[in-house]
Amino acid sequence: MLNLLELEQLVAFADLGTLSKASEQLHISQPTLTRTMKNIEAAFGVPLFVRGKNKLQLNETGMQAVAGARGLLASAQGVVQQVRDYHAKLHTISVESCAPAPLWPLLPLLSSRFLEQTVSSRLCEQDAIIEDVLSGGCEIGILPYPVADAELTCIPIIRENLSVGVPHGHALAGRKSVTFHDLNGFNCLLGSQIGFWTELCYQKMPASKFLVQTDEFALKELIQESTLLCFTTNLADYQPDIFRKRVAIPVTDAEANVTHYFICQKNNAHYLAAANQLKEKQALA
Amino acid sequence: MLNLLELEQLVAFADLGTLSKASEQLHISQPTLTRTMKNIEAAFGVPLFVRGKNKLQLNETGMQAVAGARGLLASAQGVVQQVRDYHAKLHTISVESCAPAPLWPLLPLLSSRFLEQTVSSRLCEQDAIIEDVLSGGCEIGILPYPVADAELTCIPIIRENLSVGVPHGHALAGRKSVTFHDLNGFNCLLGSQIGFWTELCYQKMPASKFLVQTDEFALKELIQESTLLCFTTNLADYQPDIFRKRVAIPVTDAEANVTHYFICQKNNAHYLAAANQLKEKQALA
DNA sequence: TATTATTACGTTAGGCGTAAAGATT
DNA sequence: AATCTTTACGCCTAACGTAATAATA
Repeated sequence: MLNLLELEQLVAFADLGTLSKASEQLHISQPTLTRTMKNIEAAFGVPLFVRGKNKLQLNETGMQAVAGARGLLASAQGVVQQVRDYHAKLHTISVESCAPAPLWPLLPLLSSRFLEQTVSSRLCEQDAIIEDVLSGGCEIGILPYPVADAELTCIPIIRENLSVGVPHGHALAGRKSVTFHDLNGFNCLLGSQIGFWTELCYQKMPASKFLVQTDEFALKELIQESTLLCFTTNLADYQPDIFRKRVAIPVTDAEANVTHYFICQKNNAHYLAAANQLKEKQALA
Repeated sequence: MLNLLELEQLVAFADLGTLSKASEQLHISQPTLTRTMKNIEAAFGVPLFVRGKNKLQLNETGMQAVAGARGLLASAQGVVQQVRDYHAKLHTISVESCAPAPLWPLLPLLSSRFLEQTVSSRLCEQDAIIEDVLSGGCEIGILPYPVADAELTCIPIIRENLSVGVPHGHALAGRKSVTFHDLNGFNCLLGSQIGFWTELCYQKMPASKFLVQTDEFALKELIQESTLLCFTTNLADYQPDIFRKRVAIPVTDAEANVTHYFICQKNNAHYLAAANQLKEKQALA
């Protein structure tokens, strides 16, 4: 019977041209390779080499065998990867969210409730989230609006209210509340990982420029050093160092005050416990 | 690394449900299987089983692994078969002929000229022959007419003249020659392996019935015992036992006297030597 | 002379089976 | 009691490397 380890040696020989080169690449002795090649020939049952006195070469059939061996080795590797991925998928709860804030309280709850599972999360477009939850691409989705679908369970879990961070000397600094209309035209700092808020800002403040900062540390620096507007939410931990020089003013537009909804497939209802726990803590109906 | 022999054991376990049943099917001991399963788990790097005290079961990941293993084993077998087929193809000269007679002198010539090759032959439809020679499905074709194709070499090799075998008492027994028109209406015996002659008979003698005999021995019996017409050609070895009670009368129609042509791909021209040898022996221009 | 494949040979690691233990039905 | 998995243990094969051979460029 064919042996993948031996086929690997055959491929190495085919790649390097001589047994000796293959032997040093594979860290085995030349006689071992001589034997292996005979074994492989025996396994295939047909001659694969033309043997000179001190030259070993693949014949035409041998090249076919090498091609087959390459495919087989690739398949084997693929199967291993596939099984590992399957195992990983079985043991991870994948969460896709429209925004980062709901994840902050949710992920710890999931981790503590499903100790044997790994929790992974990423930000996604809203349509993609629904699609992935339905297709099984992820287990849990977080959306800023409810979804009605026969396949899905959907419950509200948390409210998020947007505020704008205004430097003390700023024209808007004295306001008790603002609207996007008020903010439109002022330039803003944005984090790159803020989900659907990005698009909302571009939409609601078409006259503003946005400086999108990928690095979190650099963003904090800019917030402290610049006078550009920045945003925060009720769900963010209070950060005295950042807001020493700023005041947070609520944004009153409906779009800036959302209820996040938890969705999962109905047959994954066991995840709901964590969602309900969060919902009750937030006292949401 | 994965090991096909071990994977086979995994599949056997999956099929039979217990290690002990698998062990007796595979003619190995149970402890060996226990070890093998651990090896496989180690190779995949993820747990594949749920282990009860005296129960071993595949978990969900394990079933994936089994599916992968089945595929891999099938692929491996496929690769071996493919390589063997390739080797066989390299070492066989495949001849497709429109009729059996030209093969009788040709095949021995090919065999003696290409000692390391096996010669295989079969009867085919004329269109299929050209197609197969062009596509490489066979190396050599024999046709009752010449073919002009840029890819093909084509030379005449042998003439075949049809005669009809008539019982001595038969109405046609005294004739020096006959035409299909004369024969039409008389019922005939035919061998099943006579290539294009079959169709020609049906076409030229629409009023006749044909008794097609597969078994060669039975055909000879019928020729001796019945008074049905039968056919022979100049290329057949003289068979005194068969024609003791019959007389062979030439069929003069053009279609009954053909020149067979040898075709092969131009880059397979080495086969031509055998064809030329035959052609010269037959003194064909 | 340097490189390469192959053969011969001795050693050893590891693979297999037997036997036994532990557990379940 | 019968069946099954797992562990322990000892034998023995067969796989590997070293060394030697032969042949080539």
